[in-house]
This record gives sequence, structure tokens and C-alpha cells, in this order.
Amino acid sequence: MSSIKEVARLAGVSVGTVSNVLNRPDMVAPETRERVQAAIARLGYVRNGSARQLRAGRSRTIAVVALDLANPFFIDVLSGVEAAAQRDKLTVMVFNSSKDADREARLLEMLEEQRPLGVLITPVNDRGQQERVQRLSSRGIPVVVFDNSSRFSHGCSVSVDDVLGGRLAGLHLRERGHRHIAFAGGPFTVRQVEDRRDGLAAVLGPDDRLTVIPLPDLNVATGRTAGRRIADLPAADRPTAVFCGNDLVALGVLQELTQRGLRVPGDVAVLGYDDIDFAAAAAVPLSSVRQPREQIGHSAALMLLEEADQGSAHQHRHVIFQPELVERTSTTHSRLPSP
Amino acid sequence: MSSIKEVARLAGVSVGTVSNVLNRPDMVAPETRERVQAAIARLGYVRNGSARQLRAGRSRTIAVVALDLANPFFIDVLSGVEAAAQRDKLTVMVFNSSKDADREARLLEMLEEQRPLGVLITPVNDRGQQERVQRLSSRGIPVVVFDNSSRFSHGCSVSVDDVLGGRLAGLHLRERGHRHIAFAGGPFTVRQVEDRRDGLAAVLGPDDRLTVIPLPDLNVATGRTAGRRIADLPAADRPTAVFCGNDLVALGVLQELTQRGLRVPGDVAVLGYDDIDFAAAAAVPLSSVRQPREQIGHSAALMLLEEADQGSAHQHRHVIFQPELVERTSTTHSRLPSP
DNA sequence: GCCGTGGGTTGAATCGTTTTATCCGCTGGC
DNA sequence: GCCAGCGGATAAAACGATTCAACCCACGGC
Repeated sequence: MSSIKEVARLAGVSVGTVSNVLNRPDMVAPETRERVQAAIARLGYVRNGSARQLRAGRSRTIAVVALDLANPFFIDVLSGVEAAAQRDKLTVMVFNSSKDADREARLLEMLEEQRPLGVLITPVNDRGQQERVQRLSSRGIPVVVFDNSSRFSHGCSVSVDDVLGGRLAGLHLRERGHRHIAFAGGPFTVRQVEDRRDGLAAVLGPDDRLTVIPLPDLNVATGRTAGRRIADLPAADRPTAVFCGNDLVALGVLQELTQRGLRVPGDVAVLGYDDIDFAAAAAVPLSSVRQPREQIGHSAALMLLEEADQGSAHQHRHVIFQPELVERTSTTHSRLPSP
Repeated sequence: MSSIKEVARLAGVSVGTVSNVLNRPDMVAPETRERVQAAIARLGYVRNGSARQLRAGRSRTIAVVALDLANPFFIDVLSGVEAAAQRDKLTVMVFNSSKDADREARLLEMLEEQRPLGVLITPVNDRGQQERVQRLSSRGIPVVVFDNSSRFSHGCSVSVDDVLGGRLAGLHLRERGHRHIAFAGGPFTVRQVEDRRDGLAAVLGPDDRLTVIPLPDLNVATGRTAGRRIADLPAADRPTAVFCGNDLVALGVLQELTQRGLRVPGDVAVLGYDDIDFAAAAAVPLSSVRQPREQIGHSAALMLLEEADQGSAHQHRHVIFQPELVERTSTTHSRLPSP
């Protein structure tokens, strides 16, 4: 309710001095400073962020537009971002696009008006948002794209080599003797999904068989339908291993398979992607291709800050992390004696 | 880069007219309107949110301060909030206090400066933040506290009857014949945790035994230590059922118990709280006390909007939802023949 | 006695909107 | 022929901070 003016009046100084007390307290005589601080306390004054930002031109918050907060993967990325932001005492605000291109568009529009210090985003799809993202960065708001292997040319990007991830998955499964492997995931317009499948396909031998089970989305529910599809196949046609687009799908597949009497990994091995914490806690602890989650967020945020500091002198960079395979029970033959 | 002024100049009108085109397009002659719109498009003009809000005094975003985004429970609450916000085309921004009182304090401070339309929060603890929250609402920013059974007197609140939840848990387990039950959770300074334990304790018979395993926090890791603690007890002293502070703990307990050769529910039954989606997908599908997650968020948001509309005429309300028990495998005796 | 210096303070300009009172030119009614 | 009314546009006053040039005063040096 009370503005800087009333503080000034109550303390018997000019608004400029109050502002100085707030922003460079050492520039003002101790005695006046205390008088001003007393006035501030007395009125319960707190400064108006909008006015501040209007004048200053820059905000102290960085925005994260997450593709799907329901996926723990993003939460972990987020904590990497928060760690990096803490260094400069910036606040992180999170928006959820929920994989909805329209929502994402609205959010970006709103961010364009709000002008945060920078934006971290995993775009819903490569094509559509390019221009909108580009507009942001042409407005002086740095944008870093993360978890997206598309070469994002108008800004920095942090991604993980998903083709390699697919290859690791394929090699691991072949090593375990699997010759008929399914890939459950989609949509293939999402580059990551496409890459993972392609990586898998690339390491299969000429006589190996690959069954693709396309899914409209990557979550537990679609995973279940994939599991059902697999369970319903005649045993001869059934793949002996399923590589899933991410861990949520794997969890769904796992649940449905065991529920229908198939044993994991005995009858069908299941391999996930991301290595979220819940993967290890699953019915059968899930093998998974791990992405360095916090690190993705952390380095993306650092690149953002760097760009925000450097301004126009900045050179965009593209960081690519390597995934690694984490082996758990769901792809090793059970050590328990079979009945 | 370009402001409303340049648009006005390019279109050959005054800034007031441009503002009208933006905010009440029907108040301006079609011909001028088009000219202005052309100018806007040509310059790539987008309005400055800070200036806008400075003048308007009110923002169009509501802030959610979540206690722990890593708990899927909050994500579900969040989607309820988003659903409600969509109606008025408000944006929802999320902040993560991570159960850290200092962080929460900083966030609230920042929100006080930023003046969102309203704030939804699950405070880290009842005591400390009362005043800060109160300051917000005394500044005209409505605050709704959710998922917290403390009677929050300075604003609306939405909560779930946790004592009842504890009772339901206790009744269910007793019905299954359990007479020695453990409660794994903490810290007990958190009202919800305390209530759940008390509810459980209230329905135990005089000869029943309750073992409390206090935990510093509710997550998978602490759940594991609880599981280990239980597994290490001599069989005679071991509770036959564990009621967990939330599903994350239950997941940890479950994992550790099975890993150490104890069978769930054969040797020890496990009961969770919240009924997050991962509960159903666990090693042994988890019985759990369900809270109406989306609904909590939805009704909290509606109350917030109501208060924001009504202004000072508003009467605070307290909504309390009822939990219900969802029975799955982890508390029913296995149908599989025991070996 | 004058001048330079420098810490401390002030006043005014500025950021980009929204909003309100005012104005302009016309038409229609009396 | 005058005035009310009206659609449409404008100019100027907010909103609440930051910043910068100017100023004031006391002090020391010469």
C-alpha cells in the first residue's frame, strides 16, 4: 500500500535517498540510513517489483517451461537449474506446457511480455516454436533449449545423445541374447523418441527382428496398452525384450506384463530410459538408460546466465551429454530358481 | 525493443488509441484499428508486462508455492489448479520451496514484491510463516493454504482430514488381523504426519501394539531406512504391517523389505498415503489412503479467484475433504500359493 | 580568502503503459 | 440557429521505482 514516497516523507529525505538505502546502503550516511530503515519498518514498506523492473529493464527470475512436470525426469532437471540459479540469487519459476503446443505458445507469448532474465525450455516440437523462441532471443531474452537433440540454431542447447542411448540399449539386449526386440514409444515426431529407436535399429544384426509399437505419448497409461499388445501376441511372435521410450512407459509395460502372467525378465525383458528414481523402486527393478538429469539442468542454466551476462558478444554453444546404461533386474535373467 | 510510442507514430495516432486497440478493440473505428494492427505487426511490438502491471496494479498470474515438486502428489494438485485457472485465462507459475523454510521465506518475500493475483501455498511449517503469509493477504494478495489441516485463520484453506485418513488405515489393517502395526513417517512437527499417526493410534485396541519409526523426511530414501529398520528386527518383535507417512516412504519400505527377503504382504503388509499413480505400479501394487488430489488444487484455486474478485467483502472459508482407502495387493494376503 | 575535493543529498527525467477528462466534428431535434 | 449527444480520437496525468547531473556544505591546502 505504501510507496517509496511515503517512506521518504516519513524519514524526511528524498525518494532518491530511500532508493539508495535500498540498493547501495553504503552510499548513504549511517544516521540517515537508520532513519530510513526505521521508516521502512514502520510502514511495512516493500518495493513494487513491477516499477522496479520497468525502470531497470531486466528481471531477476529465470523461467523454465517444462514439457511435462508429471515426468520426474523434469523435476530432476529442475533441481539442477535451481542449484545454478542460487549462485546469483535468482528465482526460478516453472511453467508446465503439458506437451500442449497451444499452451506452450501462450506461455511464450506471456513470457515475451514479462521479460524474464532468460528462458529454459524443452519445446513441444521442433518445428512450430522455432520462430517464437527466436523472437524471444531476438528481444534480448536468452533462450536455452534442453533435452532436445535438434540443433537449435538460434540459441544454446543442452542435449543428450539419444542415438547413442538407443545403441547402448540395443547392444545390452543383444548381449543378453535377445534377437527379437520391441520398441515401445512415440510419437516419432519427437526427435528424442525417433533417435532412440534409430539407435536401437542401428545395432541390430541382419537376422534380428524389430517390432515397433507406436504410442501416442510416453506415460504409464500408454505403456500399459503397449504391455497388453505384447502380452496378446502369440508366444512365437512375441519379442523377448522391450525397449521403452522412457521409464514411465516401461513401468506401464512392466505392470501389464506381470499382471498377465508373463515374467520379467524371464519371458520378456524390459528396458527403460531416463533412469528416474521410481525405476529402481519398480516391481522388478528396472534397467534403464540414464541421462545426467541434474547436470542437464545445471549446465543449461549456467549457459543461460553466461549469455545473459555477455549480451551480444555471446557465442551460442551446444552441449551434448552421453547417456549410460544402468543394469538392474529387469534385463538380467532372474537369479531366483524358476519354479 | 519498440514501445507503444513508436507504434503510435507509425500508425499516425496517439498512444491512447493504440492502447485502446490492444485492450478494447471495439471502441476504435475499424479503419484506424487496422492501421494500428498493421503497425504492431510491422514492428513486432509486444507490450511490456511490467509497465502494464505497474499501471493496472494487478497481475494475471497466480503463484503456487509447492512444498516438494518431487512428490507426484503436488503435480496432481497443480493440474487441478491449472484447470481452474484456465477458465479466466490466468497463468499459473510454480515455485518449489523444497521443504526449506528459508527458501520459502525468500519466495514469499519475492512474491510480496511481485504482487501476483493470488498465492496458493503449502507452508513448510505452521508456525513460522503465519505472519509472512498474513502480510501478503493484508496487502490485498489473497492466499489459500492447501493440504494443511491447520486452521489457517488469515485466509481460506483446503485440506484433507488426515486424522480420518489415519483411522481408515488403522481400521483396514486391524480388519486384516494385524495387531502390531508400525507407523513410518516424520517429522511430527508437520501436522499432516502427526494427524495420520494419531488417527491410526486412535483405533488401535488396548492390547494392540504400535511401533513408531520416526523419519526426518518423507521420501523414498528415508522409506528405505525404515524398511531396513523393520527387516532387522527379530521376527517376534516385527510389526506385521507398516502404515507409511506417504507413498514415497511406502515405496522405499516395500523395496527394502522385498530386497531383504521379506514378503509383502505375506510377512509384512505395507500401506501408503496419497495414492499417487506410481503406487499402483509398484513392485507389489500398493494399498493407499487416497486424497482427492486434483480436486484439492481445483477448489483451492476457485476459492482464490473468488477472493480476488470479491475483495474485502470476502469471507474466508475452510474446505475439508475426506480421504478414502484404496485396497491393492500390498495389504491383502497373497493369492499366490506360498512356496 | 579562494579553490578544489568529496561525501551526502536532492530533483527531475525516465521507463511504457492505462485511464480520464477533454476536444472535435457532425447529426438531429426543437 | 442553437444545443444535446455521440462516436472517435487525443493529451496529460498517473503508477512507483531508478539514476544522474547538479548542488550543498565543510574542510584543508595554498
